[in-house]
Amino acid sequence: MGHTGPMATDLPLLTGSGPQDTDLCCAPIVRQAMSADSAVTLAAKFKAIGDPTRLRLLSLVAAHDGAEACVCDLTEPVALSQPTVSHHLKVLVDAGLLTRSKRGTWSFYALVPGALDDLADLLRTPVTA
Amino acid sequence: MGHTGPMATDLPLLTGSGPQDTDLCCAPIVRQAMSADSAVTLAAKFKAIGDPTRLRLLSLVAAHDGAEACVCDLTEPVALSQPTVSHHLKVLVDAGLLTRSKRGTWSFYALVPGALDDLADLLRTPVTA
DNA sequence: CCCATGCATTGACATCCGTCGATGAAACGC
DNA sequence: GCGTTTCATCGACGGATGTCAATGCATGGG
Repeated sequence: MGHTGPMATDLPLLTGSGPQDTDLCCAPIVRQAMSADSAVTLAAKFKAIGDPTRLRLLSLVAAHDGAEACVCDLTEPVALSQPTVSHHLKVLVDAGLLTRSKRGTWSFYALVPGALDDLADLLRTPVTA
Repeated sequence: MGHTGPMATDLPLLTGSGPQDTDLCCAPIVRQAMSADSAVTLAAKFKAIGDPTRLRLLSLVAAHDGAEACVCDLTEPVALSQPTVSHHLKVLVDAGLLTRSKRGTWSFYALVPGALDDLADLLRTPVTA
């Protein structure tokens, strides 16, 4: 390994795709180098909330009455067209952050319980670090 | 307000840019509808970690010896070119998640203390919700 | 029955983003 | 001084992304 770095530590850096069971429940990012697979999975969720509109939609849905809202309640606050809002909501649903329940003519979106908290746990630095 | 939605709740949804002091310290997303400004600021940080490579770099830096790493330590694990790694590291620095300290020929990157925890706090659902 | 409402989907377009090779600058060893 | 190493920056390219107007599909009311 022609690597003349300052400190050749030779840690097991998991460059490949190790079997490592890093699901979405208990693998703090800063604790150990994460595998490429779990990085893709996790990044997809962060990318979903990495857009101002989607972050706002998430907040609007959570703060709405009954912790749910239909598309018609959201287009005006974010000042975007209905197709655009529907698109963003679909991204959030696909990311596992929102649920969609159709009642009558309306589609109601609500937070997936614990989804954001799971992400928060992964970001948090372990106290023993 | 020609809005015949199912439940006209008329919450103060903050569509404009209210003065609201939603800094990066104490404003849970799901507690109250966030302003457009804070959404942009916050989304920028989440977008920074919304990429598999950057998420991995963050983890690699944190898990490295001394909680810091130079570019030469990171190119091999992520299997990307040096310019690409430098680019991603710059994005993370600009997002306020990494620090760069140049010592000799090497640039050492380290986690900004508490930066990830601050993001985690914003994602967490208040217990009283 | 027909029309109005709410919403998802499609297609299109401009922009952004991740990636690389090439280049240049700073620092170190000889 | 000169070559080597480390790294940032630049320019370019293909693919992804956010946005909209137009369309289609349900659902519900008259």
